[in-house]
Amino acid sequence: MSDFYQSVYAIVRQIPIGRVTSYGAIAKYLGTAGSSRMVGWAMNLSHHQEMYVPAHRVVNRNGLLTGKIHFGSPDEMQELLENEGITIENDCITNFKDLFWDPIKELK
DNA sequence: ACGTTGACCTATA
DNA sequence: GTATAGGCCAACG
Repeated sequence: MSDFYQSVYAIVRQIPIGRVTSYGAIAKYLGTAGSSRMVGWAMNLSHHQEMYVPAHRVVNRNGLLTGKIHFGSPDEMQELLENEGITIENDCITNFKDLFWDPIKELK
C-alpha cells in the first residue's frame, strides 16, 4: 500500500463525530489537489482494509452522498450519518456547510 | 498493452 | 442557474 491511501484513511478516521468532509479537501491536504478521484479510489479500497474507515463521513463538494451505492445498502450510508446527528434530505446534507470539517484548517 | 471507467473538481458557455 | 468540457491518475476488462 502506498502512503497516499494510508494518509487518506488516517484523515478519515480523525473526522469528528457528526462532522463531514469532502474528497477535494482531503486531496488538497495531501497535496494531490486536482486528483481528488484518487481519494475516491482510496475509499473504494477502504472496505478491504483491516481498520474500519468511516467513509460515510466523506462526501462530494455539494454534500451529496454520491458514494452511497458502494456501501452494502444505499440507505446504509444515510442511516449512519443520521445516527451521528447529521440531517440528510434527498441524499444531501442539509447543514453541510456547518458540518463541514476541513483537514487543512482543523488538522493542519 | 490499450481503452474505458470512476465515491471528483474547476472552468467555461 | 444548469450544461458541457477538460484534467487528473489508478484500477479493471
